[in-house]
Amino acid sequence: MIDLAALRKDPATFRKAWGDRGASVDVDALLAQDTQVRELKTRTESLKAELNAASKAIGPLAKAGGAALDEAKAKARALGDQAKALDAEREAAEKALSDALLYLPNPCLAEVPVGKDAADNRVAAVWGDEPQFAFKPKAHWDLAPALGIMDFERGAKLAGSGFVTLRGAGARLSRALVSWFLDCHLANGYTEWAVPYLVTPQIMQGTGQLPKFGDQLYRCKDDDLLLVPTAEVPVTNLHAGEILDGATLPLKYCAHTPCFRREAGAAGVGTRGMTRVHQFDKVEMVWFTTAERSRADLETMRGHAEALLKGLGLRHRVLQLCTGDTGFSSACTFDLEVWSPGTGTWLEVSSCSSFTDFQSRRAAIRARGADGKPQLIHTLNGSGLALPRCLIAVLETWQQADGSVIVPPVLRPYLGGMERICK
RNA sequence: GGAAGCGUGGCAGAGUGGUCUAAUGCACCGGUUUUGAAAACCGGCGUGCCCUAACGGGUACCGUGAGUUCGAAUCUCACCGCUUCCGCCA
Repeated sequence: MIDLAALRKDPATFRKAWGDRGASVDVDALLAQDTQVRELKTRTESLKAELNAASKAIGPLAKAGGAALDEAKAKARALGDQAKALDAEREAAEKALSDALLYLPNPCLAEVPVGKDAADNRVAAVWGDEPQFAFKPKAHWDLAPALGIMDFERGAKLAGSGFVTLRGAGARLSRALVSWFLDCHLANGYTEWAVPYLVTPQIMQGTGQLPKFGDQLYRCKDDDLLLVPTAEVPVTNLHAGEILDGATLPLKYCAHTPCFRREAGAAGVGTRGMTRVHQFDKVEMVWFTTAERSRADLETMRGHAEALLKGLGLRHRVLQLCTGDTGFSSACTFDLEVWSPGTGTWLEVSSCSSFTDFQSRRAAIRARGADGKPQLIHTLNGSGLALPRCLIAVLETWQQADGSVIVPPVLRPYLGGMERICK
């Protein structure tokens, strides 16, 4: 959520920022709504002040009774009715305004390149040369089933298309990646959390998934709970409604969770094999930091994600997303894309973003600074990393002519020393 | 799933219809005293929003929501959470 007071003060900046994002926002209507709400608030509150004074005056009269008491009560009742009516009006206006605010995206940082869509994203860095093979490298959807470590048909049998099963060394390799990722984060000072995979609608609103993107979420209707699309949701909301001790910032958390996404409308686009599925595992990094250091912290966090790809020996690149491609809640995003030799494409395995105070305002996450006053903090998060596409890249990059796959050295301790996955 | 009890400020804990902007204690901050510290004493000490150039004023919040009343932490109802017991169960 944006800062309404800031919008009031400098509407031009917001107008431009939303325009750059391709969002059409009627700023004048918002400002008019805001003025109306504040006016109603002032009137309602002064009426309530009158009512409170009138009620207070009844106390001493109550014992005596008589006409004076009845008269005072009647007067207070009339005031009360008036206040109630006005308050209802105020509440409706306030709700309309706050509902509108929930649909407005976070303005991007000034440094974010202006652009329309993914085609305008800027390649910030490329790591590693394109791996060379003495044979034609296979795509994972051929390679992995042949090794008996991935089974698409059985996944579809259980839950429909978009669900995959891993078998034997495939399942174990996936678990190894998760463990190694988490251990790397712990070494970097992160605190690991295990969190619920189902959350309430209010929690989804805190990080920005609701109300606008509900069609992408799986919902348990009987219980009014939703399956998390990313650990960002439960982990960021761990501190919802809290006032943290500023001296403890930045807090660096990580968590491994499955992620559930309906991918409504994405059918057919890059969905072959395991590249886009409804359920996948991911390790997520989440930071709670200050406005002063959030931008620098984003670099640090992105470095942590990149180090994982380097450790696995996977060619990858870093994209700075343009305004038009930056996610709703984010002010600045870097995507990490890993090279898939089997398909000759880049696959997104991480998205590292600064949400500035957009999420903390929605979720009411504050910290007490040196001056003792509570202030909204900044939240960051980044994948570190998403499993399926890492698995794809590992298999395709480390595949051998005979169809076997060399296990990257860093993962071997997690696989009982296994050096090669064979049929 | 059933029953009972309980949800008050950072913590502990009073308050059961009117001066509650919530007693008291602890913690915390400032000051006095002290060579320094402790102790003692004095003062301060929640959050959001609205009005104001500012000083300041107002309003809301005692798990959440609704209700009764001129007036609710206090009464009523629903919901949520915690604790204990029972049932079921990885």
